[in-house]
Amino acid sequence: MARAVPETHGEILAAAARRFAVTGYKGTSLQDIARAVGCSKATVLYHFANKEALLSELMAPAIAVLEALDARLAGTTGATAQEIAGEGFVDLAVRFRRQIALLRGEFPDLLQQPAFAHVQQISERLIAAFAGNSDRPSARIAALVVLAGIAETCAEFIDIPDEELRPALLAVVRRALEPVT
Amino acid sequence: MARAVPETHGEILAAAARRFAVTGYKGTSLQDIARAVGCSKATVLYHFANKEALLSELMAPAIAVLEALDARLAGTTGATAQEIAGEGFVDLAVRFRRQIALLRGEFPDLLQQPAFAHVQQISERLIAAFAGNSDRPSARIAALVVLAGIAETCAEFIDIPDEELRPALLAVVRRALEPVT
DNA sequence: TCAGGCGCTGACCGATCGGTCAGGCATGCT
DNA sequence: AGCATGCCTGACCGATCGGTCAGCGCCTGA
Repeated sequence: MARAVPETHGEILAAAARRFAVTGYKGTSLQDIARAVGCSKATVLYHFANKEALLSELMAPAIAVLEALDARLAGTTGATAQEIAGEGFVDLAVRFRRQIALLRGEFPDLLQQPAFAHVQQISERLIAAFAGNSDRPSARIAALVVLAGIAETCAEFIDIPDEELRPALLAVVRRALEPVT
Repeated sequence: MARAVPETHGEILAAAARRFAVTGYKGTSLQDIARAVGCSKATVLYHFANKEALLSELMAPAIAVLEALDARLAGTTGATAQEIAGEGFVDLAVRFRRQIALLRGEFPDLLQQPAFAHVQQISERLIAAFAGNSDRPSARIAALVVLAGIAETCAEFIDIPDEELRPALLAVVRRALEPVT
């Protein structure tokens, strides 16, 4: 018989997700998380090697989906790339709102960590896709406005239902992006 | 004759602006700023009562312009409000790119500080204006995407010339906002 | 000439951070 | 019964944070 094992690991993960989404990664201490779970800080570090490992495990599913989107983007150009990137990213951002929220303002720093090794390049390819692979500065500017705007909006509207948020975001994307010439 | 006074105060302010824009407010220590200036941390605190005072003095001009925009917004509705908010905010964001950059991800926290007492309400009125004073969720979502997207984009493109950034942003705004019905 | 103040500094403070470690307690296997 | 192992903890560590303070050298007005 398996020992009636406590679910502390999962509880810590869940509490960390909630706290990170509100106060950010740097802004949340291991003490905060331990308090939310009702255990000691040492227990948190018993279940996770360090704070970074906690973050990695939390972000893994979102990053997997992001990589899948990147794969679907390969070889596309122009309006097709814009459409795939738009639908794909809106979908991802809505589904992983909490994970996006915890990145707020810490994106550049967190990209340095090994767990996010490829994310930097992927986000650059995403911007290029939003720009319809155009080199025009105005297209790239529009792409960044859309990308960053979606992310921030998803992090902000953390409680409204998916089926309300998603179509509204998609409508904005389709209006905002520069048409490919 | 006035004593040949050192310009340390201004140098600290300038260095702080540069450091804050790169590593954020919380992410920049007084030690960092002192090192950039070439003085001691105690000197920084001799010229400024505390870290918050440094931030306040840095943000004051931007907040003044924001308040002026808010005043111009009073009494406007629909497409007029959208146009004034769009032009006004793009202009502000481009001019005060460094100040916007230092707010990245710390906006909610920093709003608590006394120096930003009114900014919360002003930004809510700005969003309402971007939405053309419509209550429809999709209009408010589009408004937030535009507002946050502009801010983030300005913080990101810190080096390209104003005359390239401004028209591109204005074009995105005009495309992206939901037309008033 | 000299007292006073301005600009500045090193040393120090308490708090908090992420992380380590030896050990306690309960459980299951032999 | 006795040992081993898994889960958990309090105490502790060095680093860094924002901030304080006594005092130093130098310039200036009287």
